[in-house]
Parts: sequence; C-alpha cells; structure tokens
Amino acid sequence: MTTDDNNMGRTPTLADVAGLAGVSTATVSRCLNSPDQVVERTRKKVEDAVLELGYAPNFNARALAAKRTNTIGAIIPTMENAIFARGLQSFQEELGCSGVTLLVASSSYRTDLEEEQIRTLVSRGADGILLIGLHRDPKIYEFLKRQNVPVVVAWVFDPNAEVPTVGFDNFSAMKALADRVISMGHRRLSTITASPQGNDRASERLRGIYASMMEAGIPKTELSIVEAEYGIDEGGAALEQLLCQRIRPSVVMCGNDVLAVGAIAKAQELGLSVPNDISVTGFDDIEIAKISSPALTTVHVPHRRMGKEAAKMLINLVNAAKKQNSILIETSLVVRASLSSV
Amino acid sequence: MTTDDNNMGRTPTLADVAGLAGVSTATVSRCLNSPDQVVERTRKKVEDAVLELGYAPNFNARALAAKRTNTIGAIIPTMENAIFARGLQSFQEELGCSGVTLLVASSSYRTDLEEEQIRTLVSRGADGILLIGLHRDPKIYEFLKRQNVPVVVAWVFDPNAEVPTVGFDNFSAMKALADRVISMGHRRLSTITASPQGNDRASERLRGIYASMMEAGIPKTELSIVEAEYGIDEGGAALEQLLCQRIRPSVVMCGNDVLAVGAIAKAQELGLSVPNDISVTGFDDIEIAKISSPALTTVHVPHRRMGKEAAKMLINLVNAAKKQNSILIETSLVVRASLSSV
DNA sequence: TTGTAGGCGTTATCAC
DNA sequence: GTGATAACGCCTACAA
Repeated sequence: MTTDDNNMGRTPTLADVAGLAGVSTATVSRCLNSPDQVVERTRKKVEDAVLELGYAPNFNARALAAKRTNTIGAIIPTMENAIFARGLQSFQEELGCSGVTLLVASSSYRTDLEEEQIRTLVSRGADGILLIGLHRDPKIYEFLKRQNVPVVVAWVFDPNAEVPTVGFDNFSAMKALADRVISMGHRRLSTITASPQGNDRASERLRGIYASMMEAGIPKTELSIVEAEYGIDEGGAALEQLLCQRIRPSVVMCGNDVLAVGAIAKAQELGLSVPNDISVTGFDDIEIAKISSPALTTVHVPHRRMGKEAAKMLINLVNAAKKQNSILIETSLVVRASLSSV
Repeated sequence: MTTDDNNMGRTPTLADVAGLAGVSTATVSRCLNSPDQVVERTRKKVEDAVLELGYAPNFNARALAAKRTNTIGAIIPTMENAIFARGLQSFQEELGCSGVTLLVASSSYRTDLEEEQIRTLVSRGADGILLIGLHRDPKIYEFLKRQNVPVVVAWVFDPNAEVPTVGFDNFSAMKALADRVISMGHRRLSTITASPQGNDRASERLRGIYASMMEAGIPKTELSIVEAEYGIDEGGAALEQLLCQRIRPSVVMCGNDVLAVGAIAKAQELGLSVPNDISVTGFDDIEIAKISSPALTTVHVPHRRMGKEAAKMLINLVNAAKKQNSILIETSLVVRASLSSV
C-alpha cells in the first residue's frame, strides 16, 4: 500500500520517474522544462510519478548539462546592515520576477574574502554577479571576463568604468551635505568614516567633504577624521575619540546612519546636547534616522530603486550579453533636527 | 608571450589543466583534493598549469561526482532584521571554521515560499539545512528525511520535537517579562505581535503573557492585541491602533525591539511620554534597544551563541549523522527606562 | 510527440 | 604515484 517499497533510501532520479511513468528520461526532462512540448496524457503520467516518488531534480546535474543555472550571485560587505539588506531585497524581488534565484555572500568588508567568494560564485555557475563598489584588483575583473560572467557594480556611479554601474554619486551627495553644513556656519568639522582604503564609497564621500571645505576656504586641517567599523557602538567609540582632540568639532558627519545614531547616543550619554553642543549627520536615510532623537539629518538614498535597476541590468546582460549603460540614482538631502546652525 | 592563445573563450577544465601539465585528469583532481597523495614534482607542474590557465573547478560537476557539496543552507524569515542577521553571522563563522559554506534564503515569513526554498536548497545539494521555528507542514519534514538531509531548527527550544532544536523558551521568556510588568502594577496590558498563525515564536510569547496574567488573576480580556508586520513604521501604526481602543493600556509589550522602538517613536510623536503615560517593552535586545530613548526594557537573547551552537550541531549531523540533543539557550530580562511602575 | 545516445566536468575505483 | 575508465543525474540534438 505504501510507496516505500520501490525507492529504498536512494533519492529518486529522473530515470526512476521515467521507469515508473513508463516513458523515457527525455520525456520526463521535457515535462519539467518545456511542458507544452509533451502531450497531456503523457504529462499526467509523469506528474503522478514525480509526486509519488517525491522527486526533486538535481540542480547540480542540471546545471552541468544545461550550462546555465538561472542563478545570480551577489556579494555585499555585510549582512548586518539594513542598507545592503534593503537594496538586496528589491534586487531579489526583481530577479524573482524573471525566475532567477539569488545567491548572497558577505565579505565582511575584506577584499581577500570577496575575491574568494567571487571564485566560489563563479565555480557554482552563477550566470551573473552583483558587486558593491568599484574598487578592487583589476585581476578580478579580468578573471570574470575570462569566465564570461557578466558583472554589475552597485552603490557607486561611474559611467567610465570597465563594468556597468548603477548607483549614486557618493562625492556629490556628501559634498551637498557638507555645503549645507558649512552654510549653517560650521567651521570645525569632523567625520566618522569607514576606512577609505579600498572602499570607494567612503573615499569619495571624504573627498566630497574636502571639496566643500575648499570652496568655502576652510583649510583641510579643520577636518578631524576618525575611522570606525560599522556599528552603533563603534560610532559611539569614535565620537569619544573625536572629543579627546584639542578642539571640539561643532559637527560630526558620519559615513552612515548607524554610526551617526551611535554618535548621538554617546554624546548624550556624555552629557552633551545634540544639536546644541554638537551637530550630527548621517548617510542613507534608513528607518532609524527618523526615529532617532533628535531625528537625523542625512542623505536619502533610494535603495530599493537601485536594487531593482541593478537586477534588470544584470538580467539583460545575462540574456542578451550586450553592453549596458551605467545608471545614476539620484540622492537627496534630508535635513532634520540633529543639525543646527552654529 | 601572452597565454591567450591556447584557451579561446571556453573556460578551462580539468582536462585542459591535465593536458598542459602532461598528466592525467585523475592526477590533477588529486592535486586539488588530496595534495599529499601526489609527489612534489608532479604537483608543481599541475599548480603551474592551474595558474596559467586561470582554472577554477566546476562546483556542479564536483558535487555531482562527489555527492557532497560542503554547503549548508539556511532559511530565515527576513534579511531586514538585525536579529536573524546577527545569529546567522555567527552561524556562518562557525561553519567557515569547518570549511563549509552557507547558502541563505529568506522566506518573507511565507510558508509557501519557505517550502519552495527548502526544495531549492535540497536540489542544490545542501548537506544540511537550518530552519527557524518548528511550525510547518509535517510533509516538509518527511521530505527532508526522505532526501536524507539533516535539519536543525533554531530560535525555539523543544526537546520533544522530531528534529533537534537549539533556541530559547519563548513562552517562559515572555512570561518572565510579563511577570515583571504585572508586578510593577500594570493591569491593562497590550501587545503588538507578529501574526501567531504558523509562527511558534509569536504564539508561544503570547501564551507567556496569558499565563502570567492568569497567575495574577487578571482576566484574559484585559490584554489588547494588535498584529503587525516587522518594521519600525509598522510598530508605530500598531500603537496608534491600540490607542483607539476604549481603554488605553498602561503598557504595550512588543514582539521584538524593532516594533517597540517604532511604538515609542509614535507615542512620543502623539505627545505621550514613555514611560510616564505608557510603558513599552521589546524582545531580543539588539543594539537599538540600548540607544533608544528611553532605553528599552527587553528580553536579552544570546543570538551569537545560538548561531554557533546550531552550526556545530548541523556539522555533527552531516558528518556523523547520529542523533543530536536539543540545546536550550538561556535568555535574561533587561530592565531599562521604558518600563515604569504604574 | 517520443526515444536514443552522447556529453557536461569531476570524482573514485581500479589496475599498473 | 599515476593513469584509464566508469559513474554522477540531467539535457539536448537527432532520429524515429
């Protein structure tokens, strides 16, 4: 009565289904991949057999034979970051619309790890890959080209890059924020940033601050810099460092909202008032920026749109393989209570 | 001079390497998998060939032949959640120590999607799978058993479950919190929770509140319940709903910290003081709980430890395949300013 | 519409 | 130590 007699332990294969249905493996394969090429009656038999056996196709075998995985890989610096998570979410949703599955890996901001993961993704047969930020060993891009795996880079915009990008202009975005800060009278600036080494988002944003200062005639030395890893506590620790310096800055511009929120919390813990004693700004405009008290002045980035565009671009690349043009995602300033005139 | 003449477009294979090195494919394979079985001189030749060709092994072919992927899959309800992200991070780290790679998928809290992703993971050859929460169609567990894929369930603890679990007692944890709340004089309770349908974490926590009320002789009707999806804004909206009811609750116990922070922000926006006008509690004790103002009373969950234990358990299961005992992760109450006596 | 058969890139079991 | 060679499970011309 049970079906446990014919399949003993071994997981069922295409051949098993074919046997049970009384057809060839080719027919079963067709039922799975292009059902309309097989007549109703036959299909029914096969479907029954599939159900009875609890058959699940072996992806690896399929990929090997078909030379296509319908899979796209993405490597993000960290998963513990709402920003990447949200952008990736819409990236995934858009991929899903085309029946493509997403493979995610996180590099922990380490280039060596990233390189390893790129190789992993390629060897797993990813049809395409999404990377964050442009800055990496040219050999990697060569490798990818050699392996014929299309790449899209997100979170930065650079129409002149070797690979298509979809992102925003980190330099201009941060410069616009700095312009605003300076226009409000701030002269003693500071920033809490991720290490700009090998991180073009961070280095571009830093450049944006400097450019704004230069325009305003403020010497570069007026900017104190503290590097910090990603995290609320890290932001707080960085702020403490900043306050140790001979001159207290009137504003601290953080590389992202999470660092900023951490800085605000620490400032308040130390008895300072934000923004009366010190102003704080962020970057990204994630949810936390709104509910922070005081609410955070920051740069709004439309992450969802960016993820979606990146997905579309990658799918085009995989299907048509024709060159894609980089896409600029516009950011905007969001001024809230954490920034005040000096 | 360049090496671009011998490999035209086609990505190099084992056979190509073997050809260039003047050995058999078997030897190349051995060089890659058990280098000590091949003599120094030969190995050198092979390594050179690998480098020259930029050879990367085909994972799918390898998996097909070896019947092992060194890959473990995990399906989490959402990636936009610091909790799962953090737990997963340590899960991944621990796996990494054993040379196992992690494949993550997120189900968006949808059981149908989860089921599909489980099949995907299995067909991709995952050696084992991590799932969140116990509650799902028994057929899925049957399927997994049939396919011989070991499973570990995290975020809940249940020594009597069919599969090993590593997690905490959601019921007791929430009951302890409710006990505290009630001991501080609260009688008109409310909760913002994820839909308990098919979510055993949520339903157990709800049960915990009821149990505490019962012990204190408070009728069940004194608890107002609003269901909300995960998110800061969702928490705020839920709070508004709660305030529409005939009697304003003196405390709102949220299913997680994110909802709680959203509720606090909304309450303040509406001119209420937390905790003077209304107390708020969370669950998880993520970073945001500390920096919230007022700081959040919540239940601390050692996510990193949980992730690590889950990884160890899964690896044991994959290697030895002998039964593993469920592991209880202890939680603790963290009382901060958002909760006050009534 | 369906079946036959060769091949996808590796691993693993043999002999040598 | 090393080299043939048969799997591994599926896809896809090509033939029927």
